[in-house]
Amino acid sequence: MSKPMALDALTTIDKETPALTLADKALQAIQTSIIKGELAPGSKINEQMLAQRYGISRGPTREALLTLERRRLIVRVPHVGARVAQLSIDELNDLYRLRSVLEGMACELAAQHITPTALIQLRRLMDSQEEALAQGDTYFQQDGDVDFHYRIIRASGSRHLQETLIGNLYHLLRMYRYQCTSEARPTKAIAEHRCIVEAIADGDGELASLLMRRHIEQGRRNTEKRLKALQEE
Amino acid sequence: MSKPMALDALTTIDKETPALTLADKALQAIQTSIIKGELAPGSKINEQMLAQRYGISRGPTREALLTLERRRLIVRVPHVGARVAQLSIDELNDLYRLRSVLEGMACELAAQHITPTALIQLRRLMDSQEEALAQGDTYFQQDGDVDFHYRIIRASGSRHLQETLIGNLYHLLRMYRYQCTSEARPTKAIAEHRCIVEAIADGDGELASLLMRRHIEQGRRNTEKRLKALQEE
DNA sequence: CAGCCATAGATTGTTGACAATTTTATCTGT
DNA sequence: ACAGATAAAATTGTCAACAATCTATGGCTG
Repeated sequence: MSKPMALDALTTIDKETPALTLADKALQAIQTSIIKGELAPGSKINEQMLAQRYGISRGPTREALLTLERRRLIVRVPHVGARVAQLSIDELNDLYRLRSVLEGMACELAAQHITPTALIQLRRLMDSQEEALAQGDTYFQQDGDVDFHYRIIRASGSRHLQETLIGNLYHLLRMYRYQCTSEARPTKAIAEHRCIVEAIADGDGELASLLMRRHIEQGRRNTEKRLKALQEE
Repeated sequence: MSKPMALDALTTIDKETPALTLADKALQAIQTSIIKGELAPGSKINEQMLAQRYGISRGPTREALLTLERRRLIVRVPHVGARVAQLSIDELNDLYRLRSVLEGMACELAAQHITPTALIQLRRLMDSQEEALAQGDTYFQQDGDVDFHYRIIRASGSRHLQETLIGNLYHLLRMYRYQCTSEARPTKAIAEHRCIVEAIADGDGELASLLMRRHIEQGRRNTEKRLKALQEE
């Protein structure tokens, strides 16, 4: 999942694997382009151009756009067209406020429901991240963090919480994070992750939730600062 | 919005008003059929049949189904097809747990952000509902309740909270509520609504949130009981 | 008779063309 | 030169046919 990958693989469609539908592949490709900013925020999206770019027809392309609309990565207006979502400080704060509440909830549920296996895997992830950090490997930083949060959310055992966070909110979040990326504060962040995991392991949902909300607040400040700098140019 | 309406108007498409797209109208029609149970939970959905039923082609129909999938009213499997979502006690509880947290959050935000105008309208809604209740008019009960919750959520001023609750969660919720409808407990419910509104008016988000979460828990119990009865037949 | 394979039917996925609408460019009059 | 109306171009919405995939039926083999 978070393996190294030729960048082209993310923005190109291979027509070979027929397990997935063309619409799914187009979705992946377009979404990645948007999150990375290759399709600039606010820029217009042309269905035909996109379809041509990926060598498919407009049908699957439209389906992909529909999904991107639900993920708030684009804004569609009937009979007019679609634009890539704009980034704004207000929305960033709104997004993080909701995220904070939901991931806090995820922690409380995870503290009650997590399985021994999931806990072991979570700890193993911590170890490997600390190791990677010690070796100065900053490449997987971003993905590693996302991985951590995903696992906690899944450990909550709540299908709807999962769908809401991972299926809806996180796509837009990743866009903000990718485009307003700082070199982060990996040492601190990973230490905080470790604390949260241990609180969950202790079954102390209240503490885990508190720590998670603070951890996320740190991330918000970081991203907000970057976005402000970006917008003042 | 919550006006009386010929039932047919909900399940039929008029091709006249070209402001909306066919996909939108199909979405409305199919969604209503599902929520009402005219399309039974678990039953298979045939694209061609649906398209024919509404006199449109499969294109817009597919788009509608895509949206219904995101709203969790149907489950789609690539190359296989779509089925109407099944109702289960576990999911009901999961759904309400999330709803409870989110609407609690909405109350806290509303207590801080609500505008005088919105507050006036909210109180007016309470008045009209109490009046309708006094006259024994039980017809708008369900819609009235939904109206109340929508207004609080909108008063929160959080776009993402709004989208998550109204745009995603509430559709499925309405399905549960419609199909597991009890004669409700209108007197109590409306009294509870009134208390929540006053807490918000006082700027006491903490109290409003608490009251709301309890109010929702009552609703959950009610629906759960009905669903259990329904499933034991 | 049970279980597996092959074929036929039905359903979904995809395509390219057409219709409806919006956007852009052009023209006219003041 | 500018504002508004008109026509042309571009873009989205819709359709019907075709291709790919799944499901069901029937026959075959053990």
